[in-house]
Amino acid sequence: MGRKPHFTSDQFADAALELISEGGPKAVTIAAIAARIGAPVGSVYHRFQSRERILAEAWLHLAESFQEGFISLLEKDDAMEAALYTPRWVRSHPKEARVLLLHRREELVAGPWPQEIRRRAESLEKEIRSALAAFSCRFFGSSEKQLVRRCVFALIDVPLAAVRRPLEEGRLPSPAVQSLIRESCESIMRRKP
Amino acid sequence: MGRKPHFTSDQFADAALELISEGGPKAVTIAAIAARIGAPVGSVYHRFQSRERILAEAWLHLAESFQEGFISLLEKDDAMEAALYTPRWVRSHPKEARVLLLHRREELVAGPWPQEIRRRAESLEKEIRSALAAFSCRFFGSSEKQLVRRCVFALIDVPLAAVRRPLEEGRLPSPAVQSLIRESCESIMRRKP
DNA sequence: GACATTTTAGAATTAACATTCTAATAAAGC
DNA sequence: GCTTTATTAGAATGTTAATTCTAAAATGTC
Repeated sequence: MGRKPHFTSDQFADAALELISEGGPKAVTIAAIAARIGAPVGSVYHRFQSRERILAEAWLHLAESFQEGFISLLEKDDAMEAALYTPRWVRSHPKEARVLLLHRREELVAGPWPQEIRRRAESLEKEIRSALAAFSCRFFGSSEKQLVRRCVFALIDVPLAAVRRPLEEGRLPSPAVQSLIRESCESIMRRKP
Repeated sequence: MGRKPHFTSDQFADAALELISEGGPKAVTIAAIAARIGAPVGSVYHRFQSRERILAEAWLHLAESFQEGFISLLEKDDAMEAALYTPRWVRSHPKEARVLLLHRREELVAGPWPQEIRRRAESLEKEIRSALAAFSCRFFGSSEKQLVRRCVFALIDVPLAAVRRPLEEGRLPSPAVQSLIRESCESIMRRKP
């Protein structure tokens, strides 16, 4: 019952993703999203409550998918594999990587988050926190704050830093980048005080 | 000749800086700048050609001052001191650090840069590039691309990554952060292939 | 075929801001 | 005091983009 859809939610979401990836948050106007798939602006609002909502859902979707893979490596207790997850993910998801890793969450989703979105974001946050604490416990024998910080630095912050420059310049992280990550990770995770 | 100024360029520039630091680029509206020091919007335009211009000059000013210190350490041939420059600068310039290190240049200054600003930016770029090449030459005995990249990673990217998380959360980088930078730098710069 | 419902279409409305404009003020030189 | 000029003041204008609204089209049901 009802007219047959020409445009799906996913089409709009994908368009939004591409627009961010290509031109940053500023490029994501409702008109631009609609134009990209030849839809009228009204149809965007038929699928999404607001621009905020589109961006929030897009961001969350990416964050969830990125984090899932990372945590499953953490659970295998292989620090090096976890550290190398980021450059690999970037190589396999270049478009998505530019969205997730090149922009701060606040620039994408400014205002107060919609109820349900916030819930999912907090759950994500909790999940990564506990996964890291558990990893630290197994790896270092303790989940003391400083040790967890060390894990965050070696397995998340440094890989991110290594990958950011190529992403900015529209390139993919080279093998040399992986090697730098490897060396850093090794030295940072070696210390077991 | 002429009325005595109530508001100086610097006051507006400082106001803009604080607004970015506190609320990101979106918070920097002409009205907000004016309001912060109790000036009328007209006076902002009496001092600056445009919003772009204010932001571009603020950014450039910070970049120049940050880079100057960094390069002078590079010239002393002390890799470790250069790597530790970033957390120290952040501690001594917290407000400025949030502006310079937390936001991408493109988010602050979007459009085409004013002539003279672009010139200064390009000169900055050239300066850091050549300083790094020279350093690599002295340190590694070569300014081969891969080696310069290694310097950039150890002395810039990693320190930046280490400092970003505290900055995001409104804290200053702790001594623990410095220690992580030290360890990474040591291992990355050790290799002399 | 009339009806209810979903969806397309795109025009109209609104809000936030950058920018421009006009007028009023104050200081310095004559 | 008069003129010139820098500056303050803030109202008026214009633009961009989100959001809302109204109408039309298409599809399944009775």
